[in-house]
Amino acid sequence: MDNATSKRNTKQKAAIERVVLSSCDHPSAETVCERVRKELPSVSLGTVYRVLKALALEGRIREISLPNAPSRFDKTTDIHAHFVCLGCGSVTDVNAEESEFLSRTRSALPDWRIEEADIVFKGLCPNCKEIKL
Amino acid sequence: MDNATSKRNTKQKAAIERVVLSSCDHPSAETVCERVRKELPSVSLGTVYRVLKALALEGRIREISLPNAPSRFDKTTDIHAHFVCLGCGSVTDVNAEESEFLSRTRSALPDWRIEEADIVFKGLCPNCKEIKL
DNA sequence: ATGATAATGATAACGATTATCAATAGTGCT
DNA sequence: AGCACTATTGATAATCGTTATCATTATCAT
Repeated sequence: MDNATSKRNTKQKAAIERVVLSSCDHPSAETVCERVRKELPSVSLGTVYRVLKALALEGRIREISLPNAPSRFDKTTDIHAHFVCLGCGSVTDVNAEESEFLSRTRSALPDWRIEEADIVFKGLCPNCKEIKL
Repeated sequence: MDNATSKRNTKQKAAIERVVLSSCDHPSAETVCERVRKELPSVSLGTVYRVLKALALEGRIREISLPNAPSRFDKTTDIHAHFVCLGCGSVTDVNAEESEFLSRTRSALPDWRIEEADIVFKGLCPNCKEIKL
């Protein structure tokens, strides 16, 4: 329940972690802040950034870095691929057999130590694809 | 030789494209600017950004978006994986059978239209791995 | 050469994120 | 419970990469 980097338990930390763990839509720091404010109206955006960064460092949540867009935060912590819809901006988990891809790549590149992977697909989600057709 | 978006040929555009096409180290906009200044000491960083963006849009070069780091620019325009070394910061092309991975993913997700993919590995390159051991 | 206007250079503005710092509030001790 | 210590907060300024603005310059069809 406790951890090394965080020395004191505050309602802010608890609420921020709770929001990410109960969100399925990969919210940005700003969105997390809005949701936390439903419960704690005075949280500052700075605190949200600070706590999210700490949680990611502790491995309790995952930061999804997106090109030319604010980072999103994910309750799923293992490496997995994401799809960003260029139509609606949604971020979704996709099953791309990324773990197999990762292990293949690792064995193909034995001299490189791969510690992280960001796999981001961009295009149109089923909804937006239908609209554009 | 000519293109649609660009209406006039300037020495700045020519020099900027030449620098990217002759660079093998995936330079950032700032680095491109420094190199162009060897030849055209008065180019502004704004122009470099503007031209790089246009060249990427025209498909003559590729922008590599990296998490929490300035974009790099690449003479290779097709989708391919990159490796960012957490030790020395270098960005390298790696062969990860990414085209096979892409086509597998496309057929696994027929309802999603995948138009782009950013595949970025992070870890230690052979050099830095050796130092850290 | 000349004129229309695209492109430039200088600089301000921007959005996302991080740093600063005085005020607040957990936590261990009595 | 009260108190002291100090980690954490909220407010705000600062930073970084990038984009926008705009007066000046330079390209190119005529």
